[in-house]
Parts: sequence; C-alpha cells; structure tokens
Amino acid sequence: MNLKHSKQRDSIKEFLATRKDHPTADVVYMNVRQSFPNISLGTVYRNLTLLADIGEIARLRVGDGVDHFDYDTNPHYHFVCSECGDVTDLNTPVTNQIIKDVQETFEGEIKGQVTYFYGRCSNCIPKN
Amino acid sequence: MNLKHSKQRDSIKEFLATRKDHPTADVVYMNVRQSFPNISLGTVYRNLTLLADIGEIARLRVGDGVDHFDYDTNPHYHFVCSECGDVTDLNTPVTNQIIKDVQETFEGEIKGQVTYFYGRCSNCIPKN
DNA sequence: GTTATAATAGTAACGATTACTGTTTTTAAT
DNA sequence: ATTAAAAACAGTAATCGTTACTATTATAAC
Repeated sequence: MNLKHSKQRDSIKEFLATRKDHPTADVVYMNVRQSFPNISLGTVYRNLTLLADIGEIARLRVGDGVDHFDYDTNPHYHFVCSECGDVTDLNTPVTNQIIKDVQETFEGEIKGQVTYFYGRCSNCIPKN
Repeated sequence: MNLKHSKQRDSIKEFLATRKDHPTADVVYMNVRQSFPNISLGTVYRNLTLLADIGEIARLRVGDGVDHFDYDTNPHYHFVCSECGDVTDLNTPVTNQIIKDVQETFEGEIKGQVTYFYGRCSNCIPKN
C-alpha cells in the first residue's frame, strides 16, 4: 500500500482523536468541514475506510444501521442505548476465553468476536 | 396489537422454519414467491419486522450490511464467515455472566447483549 | 521542474429498507 | 349471508447510508 500524505486525512484522524463518543461518517463530515469547507463526504468515507483497514481506527457496527468510528483501537466493549442511540465505552475488560470455548467445538477458524451491549443509558432512565 | 391472519405471513414463517441458515429478506422473498408469485418485497419486509417485533423470529445484524432472520429465537451464538458470508449457529452455550460483570460498573440498565464470531468457516479453509 | 500516482471534490449510482396509496382480505357484528 | 372496520396487501416511490466514477489537484520521488 503506497500512501500519500493528505491534510484531509490528518484532519479526520485529529477530529476522531478528540471524541470519546463514536461518531458516524456524517458527524465526522460535519465537523471536519469547519477546517475544510470543501471536503467531500466521499473523501470522509474513503479515509475512514482506509484508516480502519490499516488498523489506525476501528469501525463499529452496533446494529443501528450506521457505522461508527472509534479512535481507540484497543479491544473494549461498547454499550448502545436503545433510546437515544448513544454508543459509549464500557470498562469491563475484554475476555478471549469465550473464543477458546467456541473454537473447541467449531470446525472453522475463529479470528475474532464482536460483542456489544444494549439497554438504557443513565441519561435515559427516568429520574424521580 | 390487533393482528389479522394472513396467508403470506404464514408462508414466510413456514419458509423460515425450514431453514437452518439465516436467510435475508431477499432470500425469503425469492422463495415465498414460489407459493405466492405476486407477493411483494414490502410485504416480506413488513412481516419479517412484525414477526421479529412480537418475538416469533429473531433479526440478526452481523455487520454485513444486510439483516438476517432466524426462526430459532433461543439465545445462541452465530458465526459469520468473512469469506463466503455464511451465517451459522454455534453450539457453545450462551453465558449471561458477562452481562452481570458489565452491569457492576455501569450506571445504565443493560437489557441484552449481541455477540457474534467471525473468521473462516470449514468450507473456506483450503484443503490439502 | 517533471513525472507518476495517490487523493481530491463533486456527483451519480447502488442496495437495503421504509413509506405511501389505492385495493383486497380478514374478522367480527349484524 | 351482509355489512362494516380495520388489517394486510401489491405495486411503486422515496429514503438513507455508502460506494463508484471522473476529471482535477496535491504529493513525493527523481
């Protein structure tokens, strides 16, 4: 892979680095446009895909029909609020034991696992 | 919810019941058309969504951009082959311990968990 | 500076899904 | 059996996230 430097890509990475939530391509687009008013949505998608492919960011598919992107590539669990849609990090350590368990009775080759949790986030639980 | 009976819906359920793989709406459409040549794709989608909402079938989102549907609503893990895209059942029992662990340090209310595994299925591993 | 090619902006196309609309089925009450 | 209310339908249009295309611009090695 023969990468060339690009200010737009830098800007996308920089933006992602500032966010602890997990923005969608569209949110990235909206924000990066403040520094690059002419950046195209296609450029955002292409670079997010590229960065995810080379492992510099992570692409999250949490079942809401939209891809989310995470600057933090260390394995960690995510929580998706069924009401507000927010995607947040969980700090429970990730275990790989389950992969070993599954592999025992599975003929193919397991390379990884995706797990996310859903429910109501603290903001969406009615106070009293 | 005030359901009325429909032959089309029956047929969709019947078809799903015969399949151990996890067909997409389009596959359901193709097959149910053999008994109902005029059935519309919208009807298939509407009924799959309805059946999933009332818990008679399960909707699987395994990150391939297409929804899969499962007649078996008992909790079980799925494996997604990264090469051929097949979605298959795993027989490792599902544990809820992880939910309890996560709940300990999480302020919101966790209602469930989605886990799937990916890798190469036995068909896609080169034989020698 | 030249040159090769990666990256871009802008736009068109795509595929999965949902929404709309007028018609047909189902169901329950008469 | 007839009727009436509502659910479901077929057919089609629209939506939405994403990818593909194309002509132009930026990058980087020589």
